[in-house]
Amino acid sequence: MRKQKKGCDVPDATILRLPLYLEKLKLLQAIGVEDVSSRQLAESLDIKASQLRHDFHYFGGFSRPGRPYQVAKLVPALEKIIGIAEPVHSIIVGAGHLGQALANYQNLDVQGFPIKGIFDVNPKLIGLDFRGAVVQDMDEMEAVIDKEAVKIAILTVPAVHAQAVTDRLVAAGIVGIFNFAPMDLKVPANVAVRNERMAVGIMSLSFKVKCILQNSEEKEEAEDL
Amino acid sequence: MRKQKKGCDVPDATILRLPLYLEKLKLLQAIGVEDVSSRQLAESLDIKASQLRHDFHYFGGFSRPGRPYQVAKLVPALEKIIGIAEPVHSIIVGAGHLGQALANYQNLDVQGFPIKGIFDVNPKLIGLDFRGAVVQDMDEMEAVIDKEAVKIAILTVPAVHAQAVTDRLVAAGIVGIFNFAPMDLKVPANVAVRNERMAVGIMSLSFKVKCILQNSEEKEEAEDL
DNA sequence: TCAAAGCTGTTAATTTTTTGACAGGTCGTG
DNA sequence: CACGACCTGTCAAAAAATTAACAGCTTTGA
Ligand SMILES: NC(=O)c1ccc[n+]([C@@H]2O[C@H](COP(=O)([O-])OP(=O)(O)OC[C@H]3O[C@@H](n4cnc5c(N)ncnc54)[C@H](O)[C@@H]3O)[C@@H](O)[C@H]2O)c1
Ligand SMILES: NC(=O)c1ccc[n+]([C@@H]2O[C@H](COP(=O)([O-])OP(=O)(O)OC[C@H]3O[C@@H](n4cnc5c(N)ncnc54)[C@H](O)[C@@H]3O)[C@@H](O)[C@H]2O)c1
Repeated sequence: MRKQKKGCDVPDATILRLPLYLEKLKLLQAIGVEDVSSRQLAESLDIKASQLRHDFHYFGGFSRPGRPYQVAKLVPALEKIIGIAEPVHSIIVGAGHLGQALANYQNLDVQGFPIKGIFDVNPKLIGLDFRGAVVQDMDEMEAVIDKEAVKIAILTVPAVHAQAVTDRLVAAGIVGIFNFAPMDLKVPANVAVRNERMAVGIMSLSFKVKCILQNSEEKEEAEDL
Repeated sequence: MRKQKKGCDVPDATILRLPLYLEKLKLLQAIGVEDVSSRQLAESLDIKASQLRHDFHYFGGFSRPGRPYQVAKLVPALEKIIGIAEPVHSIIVGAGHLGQALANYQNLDVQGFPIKGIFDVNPKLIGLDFRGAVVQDMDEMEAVIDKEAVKIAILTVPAVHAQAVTDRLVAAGIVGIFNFAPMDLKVPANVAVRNERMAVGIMSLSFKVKCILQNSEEKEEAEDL
């Protein structure tokens, strides 16, 4: 037996590019483009064509030899690879500011992650309706996960409660956690976690801003000579 | 003259780890820890100590020879490197669901990014107060950027308007854009952009979820023999 | 006072990722 | 039909990132 199922032993860097390919391809599809070459697609994403082909090479033949990719074939192929050929049932845990914003974000649905429930401990929030999904008490969570075969939980509770909620999610059979709380979650090996750390994003931006400002100061000094 | 100011020619991968180091160090500081070795710090972040030292090596001596790092020295050093030694004045453009969530997110302030203004075109939103910052009309934006020396804009407008708003921000002297709209912004070379793409995050999670599910199916089959 | 145990900064080795190169296939056109 | 312009899949080369190794310092305890 292989250690990893086919198509799962892929570098992270490649996995992070797949959604970008898919997004761009859907855009092309929407405006009626039928064929696209690796060079065209790569250039529109500001990467090298050889990298795109290399990425696709992990998953095998997308095109007839000598011919460009067919958008209509590539889109479902990528969706299958990413795991969104079928909708991936999801829930939001924590109906605070961020949880509500996400509940209103219809792109999640469109992109294959329908929200099957929103949960919170705050009684004042229970019953609120966000685009069809009603906030429910945490007591209902396990039942909904089970009944709706929920695979992914979007975690938007305060950091102090994140681990406790995670333990419940894992026990209930959740397979993936999209974690917005600024802390590391402990989970067993058969559960995937993706941390979305805003602090990392804005601080890496800040680093670049600092460098830009330093450089422009330097340039001004040079001009003052 | 050097092509890049000291401490700016650093790999992206390293830059993305700096905020994690800082966060962990602040935590240690809060509980009174004075010294920390590269191994302790690295292990708590699930990376190799040699990588941490290698990262720090881009910026030069943080410790007296033979002695562990001093938390009280390292925290301000990292803040300076990241560019948040002084507060980095910021604004939010787009006071919709996500913009409001961010306006309420006090961590931004705490971490060195005070919100000096929130802007929107929707008259119904103007005047709303979020933790002291009031939503203003877009007409006021340039004046506030100028008056408050705003460096970073957090962009939470619909994708179709993102480029137009960006052009205004750039013209007004913004140096960094934290972009939540799912599209690529065109900016001159002396403006930094950081895209926060939720789709990339949740889809890369989905990929891993798919692999976990496939593996567990496979295992079940093996057990059924 | 000396050895052992820790520690960092630095460089070298290793691994991973990106990029380049090209064999072979397709297509449209003259 | 032959040619040039494209195309992909594949593998090799180059570049970049991670990891290991170690010199040289500090402290502790016998
Ligand atoms: N607001 C943002 O823009 C933002 C951005 C990045 C990260 N975050 C992180 O996301 C999380 C939520 O942020 P927020 O601004 O929405 O906070 P919030 O306080 O507005 O919302 C948190 C919600 O979680 C609920 N909650 C608390 N304990 C719970 C539990 N045990 N089970 C279920 N629900 C529980 C609360 O009732 C509340 O409604 C925090 O960890 C925060 O650090 C927020
Ligand atoms: N809601 C989410 O959870 C979420 C998550 C990730 C990314 N995003 C992205 O963030 C952006 C905002 O999402 P949202 O859910 O807050 O949408 P929203 O519609 O709730 O808010 C958008 C706001 O932008 C304002 N606006 C429109 N045009 C403007 C302009 N030219 N100048 C200034 N303001 C303008 C609107 O009045 C509105 O208040 C979108 O691009 C969305 O794709 C949202």
